[in-house]
Amino acid sequence: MALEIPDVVIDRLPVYTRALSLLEAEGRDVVNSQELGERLGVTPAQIRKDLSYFGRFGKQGRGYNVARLLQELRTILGLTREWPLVLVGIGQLGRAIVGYAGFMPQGFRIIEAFDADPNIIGSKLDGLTVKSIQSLPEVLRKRPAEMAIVAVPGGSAQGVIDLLVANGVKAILNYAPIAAHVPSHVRIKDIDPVLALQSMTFYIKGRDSGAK
Amino acid sequence: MALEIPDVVIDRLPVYTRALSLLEAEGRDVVNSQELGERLGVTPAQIRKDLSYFGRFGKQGRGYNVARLLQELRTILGLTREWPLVLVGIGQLGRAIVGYAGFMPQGFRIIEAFDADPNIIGSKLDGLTVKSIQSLPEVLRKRPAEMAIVAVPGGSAQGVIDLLVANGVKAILNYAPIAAHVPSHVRIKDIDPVLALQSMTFYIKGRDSGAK
DNA sequence: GCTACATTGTGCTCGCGCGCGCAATCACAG
DNA sequence: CTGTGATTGCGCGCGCGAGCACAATGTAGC
Repeated sequence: MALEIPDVVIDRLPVYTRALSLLEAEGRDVVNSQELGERLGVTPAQIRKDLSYFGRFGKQGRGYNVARLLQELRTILGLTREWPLVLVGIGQLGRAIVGYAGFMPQGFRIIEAFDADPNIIGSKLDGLTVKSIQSLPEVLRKRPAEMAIVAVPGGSAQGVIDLLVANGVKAILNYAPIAAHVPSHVRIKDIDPVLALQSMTFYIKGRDSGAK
Repeated sequence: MALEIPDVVIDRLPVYTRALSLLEAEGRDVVNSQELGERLGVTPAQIRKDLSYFGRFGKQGRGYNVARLLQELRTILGLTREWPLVLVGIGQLGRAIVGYAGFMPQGFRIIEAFDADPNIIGSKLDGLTVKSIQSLPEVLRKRPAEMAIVAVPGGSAQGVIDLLVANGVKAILNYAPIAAHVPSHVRIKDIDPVLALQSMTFYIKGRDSGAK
């Protein structure tokens, strides 16, 4: 039972959660792996296999109870509590992140915002006062957070990440365009729209660049 | 030669490109797979294998010429030209995307912005005039774009994506929190910070909920 | 309560991507 | 021009994740 669960499986669980929330909002009581798979573009077998890592949540002949499965997945992922976040980097991107309405409903609340620019420190946005990055250790000591969002320029990102890790942060959502190094007990996920665009061009570019 | 190249390989090439740009900016002439791998957190063998899909770019005993390899990768990915983009959805997120300074240096230029809200249509930002989503087919006919960014609410995202596909868009960067359906000739990449956060909580949550 | 049916849970196979290990190859020294 | 050392390019094996196929099991109808 204490089976090793592949990371890819964990990555899919939030996707299932999102789809189930939608189904619940539509008033659906049950759903089978077939329909869920069609909605998400994965095979039914994949969904059943993934869920079987954690238990038996379905009923043969009927499918899965939407509310029940949703609750189970939230428990597995640790989404039954609220997660405080700190945000570092209050440039244009950082401000958009603070204002993003999608975090709160899912239990992610930004409780502190930091920046290095004296012109930005002290300013208020959305009820938060931007604090100096210098004060981060002290602030985190008083009000710990295990998760952080990094939205600073590439050049200062590794330093910021080291600082966060040194102060107890265990999971980082990194918007900076670097491949950051973190200790193995720290989770990091990168979001870089440029990389996403640059890989798609490969598939849609015509055969103009002849050299082959 | 017309070997089947795995998608994961293509996804890594932009990462290599980014690292090589940095090395070039540092004034480095050559780099070996060992050092490149350490910087990026991948094995040297992986890098050499990935590159070998496309040719022989290194010199035994020395490594890779930074400028040469960078140029080769850009050619492979189709990054030697400029890519016009259209953006749909000019909410807070959309405005942040328009203002993001990271696209232009990489050759991605947002040439049109669309929204459905009459209060937003007609407003200007960063030299762009927001146009009605209704006018999208006509605008794209005059000024085609193969790539698009979708930053609309989840409820209207699939409709917007269908519209884009119907008007010639071949690659979509999707910020909406849905699993969109597209024809097989269309590439789509999703960016959803909430999903990223929700998968990381699994690893850092304490053993309060029994599952293991 | 019994039968027919639908759908799950899972053992198993297959394919693929990752990385090892080495021969091939290049730079450079003398 | 030959020898030495370093690094690439790549054949090969291994491990793992994806999906098939079927037995197990619950539902619904009568």
